[in-house]
Amino acid sequence: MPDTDLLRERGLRVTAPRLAVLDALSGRGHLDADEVLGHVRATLPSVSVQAVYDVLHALTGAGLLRRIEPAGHPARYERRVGDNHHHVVCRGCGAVDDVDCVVGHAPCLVPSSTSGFAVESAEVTFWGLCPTCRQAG
Amino acid sequence: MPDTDLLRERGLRVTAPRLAVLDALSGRGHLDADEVLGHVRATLPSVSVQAVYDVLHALTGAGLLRRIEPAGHPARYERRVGDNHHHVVCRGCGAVDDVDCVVGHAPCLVPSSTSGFAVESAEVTFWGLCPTCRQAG
DNA sequence: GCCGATACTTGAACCATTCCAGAAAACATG
DNA sequence: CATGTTTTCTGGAATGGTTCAAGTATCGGC
Repeated sequence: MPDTDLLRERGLRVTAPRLAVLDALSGRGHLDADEVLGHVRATLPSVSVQAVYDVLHALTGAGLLRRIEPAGHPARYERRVGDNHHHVVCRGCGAVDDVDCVVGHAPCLVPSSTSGFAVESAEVTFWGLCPTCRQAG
Repeated sequence: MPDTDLLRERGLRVTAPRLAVLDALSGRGHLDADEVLGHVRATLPSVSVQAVYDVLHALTGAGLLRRIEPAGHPARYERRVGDNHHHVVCRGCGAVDDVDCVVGHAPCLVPSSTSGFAVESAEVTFWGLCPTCRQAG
């Protein structure tokens, strides 16, 4: 479905900055706000920092983007939504990649005792070193 | 083991602020830097904000504290280390509680495909509502 | 094409955290 | 216990990612 229709479907107005943000994240996944801004400005040089934050917020709220916040790194955004996949984060450079599914020990995904919390979701983040940082030592 | 010995064992100097931070986190778990500062100043009123951050860093680096960084909330610290347990975070107030890990050692989960990353640990965070926030609606 | 609601621009503020330089304290040594 | 070296603490300023506020431009139903 074209991005234009995706936006309308969620009751969001179609604007150039929104289309540009969606385009910036297409196929490139896991960009932070600053990187998104860079891509957007390649075609729309006058877009403001806040516009990008507003758009990222709106699209995330509408379920068109997913926000990832790895500890110690700025938030990143991706278009892959709705499938609850997981992520590997490089503890060197903060690079993020997708992990389709998790193997083994299901009990770890169902909390044993919830201390009265009403648990809604489980988030799994793997930490390690990306190929580049591994070589750099 | 007394905190004094714990510090020396890791080659860390024994100072009043460090003992106070360890004491503040004893049995109270999951405090953020500001809360730690509050407890520390109850006995050492002149301790600076930066001293608390320095101490939290030093103790975390030495493996005496574990740092938790729930997305969208300031970092929290706890004394329970070395057992790879997980956490439930309240998406209302940010309160954190422990969730025991069935496996016990890291990583308790393994990604299906690692995209060339050398994975070292898996972090599981459960999101939900704490009893208080649940009542508040 | 007009009008009201929504989105964008500019500019300033925010907060957790870090950086810096200098003063103070810890502890190995004599 | 006096000394010197090294680490840690104080105080103040700065940082960076993100958000708030007020006004202007744009979208899209009528």
